[in-house]
Amino acid sequence: MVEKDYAGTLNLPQTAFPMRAGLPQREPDFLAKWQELDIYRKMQEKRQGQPKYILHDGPPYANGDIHMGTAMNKVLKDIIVKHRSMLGFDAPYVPGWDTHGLPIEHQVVKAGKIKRSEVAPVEFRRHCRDFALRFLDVQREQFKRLGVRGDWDNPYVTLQPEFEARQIMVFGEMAQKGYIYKGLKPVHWCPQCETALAEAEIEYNEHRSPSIFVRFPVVDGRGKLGQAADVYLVIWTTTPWTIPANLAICLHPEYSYIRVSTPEHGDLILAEELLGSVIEVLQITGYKVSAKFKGADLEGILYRHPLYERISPVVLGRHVTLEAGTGCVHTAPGHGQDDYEVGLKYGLDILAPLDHTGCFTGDARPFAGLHYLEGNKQVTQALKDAGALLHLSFIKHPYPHCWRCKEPVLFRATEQWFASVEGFRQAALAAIREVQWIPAWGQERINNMIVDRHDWCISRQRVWGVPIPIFYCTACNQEIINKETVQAVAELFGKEGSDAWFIRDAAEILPQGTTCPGCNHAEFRKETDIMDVWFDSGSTHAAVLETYPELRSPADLYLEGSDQYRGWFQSSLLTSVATRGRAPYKATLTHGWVVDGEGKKMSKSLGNVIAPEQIIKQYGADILRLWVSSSDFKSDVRISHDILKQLVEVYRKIRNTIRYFLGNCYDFNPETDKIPYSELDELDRYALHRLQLLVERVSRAYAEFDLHVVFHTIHNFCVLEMSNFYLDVLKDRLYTSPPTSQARRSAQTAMHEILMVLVKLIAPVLTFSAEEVWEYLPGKREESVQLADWPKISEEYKDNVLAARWQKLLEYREVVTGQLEEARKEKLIGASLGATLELYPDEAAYEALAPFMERLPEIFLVSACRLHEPGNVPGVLQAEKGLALKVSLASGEKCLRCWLIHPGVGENKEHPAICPRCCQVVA
RNA sequence: GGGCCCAUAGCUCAGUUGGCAGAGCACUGUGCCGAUAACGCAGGGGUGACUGGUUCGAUCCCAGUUGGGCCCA
Repeated sequence: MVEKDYAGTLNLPQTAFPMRAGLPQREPDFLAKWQELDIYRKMQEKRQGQPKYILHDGPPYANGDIHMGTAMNKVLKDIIVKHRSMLGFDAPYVPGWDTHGLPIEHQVVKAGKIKRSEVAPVEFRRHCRDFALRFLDVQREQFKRLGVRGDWDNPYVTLQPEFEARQIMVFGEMAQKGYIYKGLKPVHWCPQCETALAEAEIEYNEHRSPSIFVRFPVVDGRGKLGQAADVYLVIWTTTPWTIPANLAICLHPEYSYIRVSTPEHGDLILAEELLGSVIEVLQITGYKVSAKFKGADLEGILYRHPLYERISPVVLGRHVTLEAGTGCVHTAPGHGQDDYEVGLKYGLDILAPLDHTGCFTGDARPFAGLHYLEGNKQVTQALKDAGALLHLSFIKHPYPHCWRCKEPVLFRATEQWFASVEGFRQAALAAIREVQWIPAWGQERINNMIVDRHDWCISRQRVWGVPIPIFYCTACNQEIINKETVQAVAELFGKEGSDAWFIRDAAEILPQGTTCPGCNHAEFRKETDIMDVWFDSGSTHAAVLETYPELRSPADLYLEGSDQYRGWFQSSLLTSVATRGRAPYKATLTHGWVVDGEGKKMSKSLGNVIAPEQIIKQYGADILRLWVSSSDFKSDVRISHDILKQLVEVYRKIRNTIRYFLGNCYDFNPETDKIPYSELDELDRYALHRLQLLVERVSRAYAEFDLHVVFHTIHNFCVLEMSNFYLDVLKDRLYTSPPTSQARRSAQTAMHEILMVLVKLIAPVLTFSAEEVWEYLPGKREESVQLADWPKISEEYKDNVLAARWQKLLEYREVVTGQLEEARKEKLIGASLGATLELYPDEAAYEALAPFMERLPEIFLVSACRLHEPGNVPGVLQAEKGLALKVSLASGEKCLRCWLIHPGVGENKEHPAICPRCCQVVA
């Protein structure tokens, strides 16, 4: 007789859902689907009227392709927004871009053709604008490709007229409150080009400079020096022209200073460690160290300027080094960054007696009108004449030069606009305490920063940005900014954009009849500085959150990299506190930085850069998204090809688990075939119980932004609960039972439920794959998984008593699988179905196993199993966890249909190759 | 130099009134061949960065060192 092919009588899994994902090829199809569906708008409509959850997008800078950091940031936002919207929140996501600023100016210049000095500001700005908008488009496509859902057609852009208008109003409000003032601050200045230079516009080249040692006579030792006559502080500098601007001498508080008596120069004060080198340079022969001090002890001593009748103090600063010089640092707050900082601290004047061409002003009396390089010589000569010059030589050293004209630059204090952080520091600190900082240490970090930070210099001597909306009276030079002028500028920008500032005269901009409150004059000129770009992005809470009808301020969440404590978190906080009296966010969440497999930062020179595009092309965006969810992003996140390969494996496991569910639900219609919970097989009820625990844990993890917990929990569920146990045990029932039997329908009911839940739990992360699964599901459902509701925890499905029984059983299952493996090693059996078990339990094991007596073979995947009464362990057997067992070859023939070995195989004449159970099914 | 943070198996992570270190993946072995470029079972693998201190006892508390990250200087 011909052996029948019983495979055809089984209910084997069937599905068109591909095992291999082919993400790089398939993902674009889903992007097209979402586009077609207009998924963002659909979601907005669906959640209309629900409680809002506002995640406010921090604008990336539109000057290049996205990198892993921006990709991670956007994916995190997307995961959170998608989760919140599935949960039922109205969670709009309006992406934005930061489009002004120096880096774009630079790239426009570097790109060629345009020379800033040769084109009108408006034309240069047009190029900058085109450049920014071009990269905005590039980035928008890249973000979309990552699967990020948002209002891509209506993003906010800092160069939009409406945005600029709002920003002007924020600035105006701050000015109204008296927080905006004009001050002096040193900047790199090119006297040839007559312009300020940014750090990035400086090149360091070799330069020959004079090197002078100068002594400053102490006039008041404040009792700290003992006898103070004929005592001098010795400084060293390579810029003699800054000597007229000397307003202090700075010592390091911790260093040791000495008083050296010399025959030639009187008593000199300098750092102990530099004594040797100074003695050598000055060629001092006989000297004696007569006293020693700590730098901090000398604070407040007064000295006289050798060229002027000016008394100045000794101050302290930690920037003082012992690398060269004397340890006593000549300090001219108008001509150096450190000097400026120290000057602020001690309330020194910011003196910079040089005009924009590099010539001395009247403040430098005898040198007025001299170019500063000529000044070098004259000042040195004057010092010599005054007996203050101890030594002159020349050195070659790196010195900043202008990138354009290649000439040396100088550091010069110029007038700039500042926001007085001091004016609202306490309010800012109070606002910080009202915000939830995640992780919690963020609060301390930003708090420290705000405590320490000095006033915010808002001026930039640039053109690509929002102009500072201030006018000056051409007669008396008084600055004009008030409600009316701000209103006028804002309205103008709202209509024409900030280009109008560069096109129109002050008279055209100002309201008719504006006169100077100081002198009644009616002609004005415009401020030429623009605002720091941080003011742009710092204004989004006003320009975006408060203007888009679907948004509101404060936002629920700002989510950015940890560099933004200094950046956007802070600039937003400052403008918001200054104008609204509170933070613009209820919570901030920070992520760390993307580093390589060794924890090193990515850099071109190290060659360890991985680009998002590369990952998408090779693995797909879902793998990148899975990577984002896999590690704890609150500290730095590593990425490498090995890590990606590992994630591909995890992805496969999840995908295949789901595929198995799909394959076994091919003939299941949830509307008609579902079995009521009370009639479900208890194994299926146990699975549903475990599913509830999964939903609980995963939901909590999403809510608390612990995405790596989501990742591990779902993965473990797929591996441990499903693949290793539930699905393995279920196979027999699914395959061999009659297709519509209660037993099989029960399993399918549970599987379908698990499938539905699982696809939703992964949807925020594996946004493409979840959508793909969604299309293969049986039964009615929303058009997109994104429009589905988040799984609810079903109390009905939770059965702790039942679960406890099964859990106990599972402990003994481990003992059994262990012994089966032993038997396999001894070549006694191959597949576990080839085995039969004799179980010898102790009391506890018996109690655990007995309730499952009938179905132990099913649970252990063996052909037969006999549970003996407790306490009868044959001597040769060893118990583990109170369970001893004997594995032997099952007796009987293997049923060709269900593959169990059964003594009854052969009894049926019509079906001699299958077991009685299968006979019944086939009959 | 300062502020903040990180350091548990090759990888990603668990592990709180401090009490003999866990999971998954990867790896190795093996079974199956009706989830099949899948699935099961088993095994090896950690001086918990390092050095001290507190404690009867520390991965967990304290100090320092080293390496790494962000932001300042």
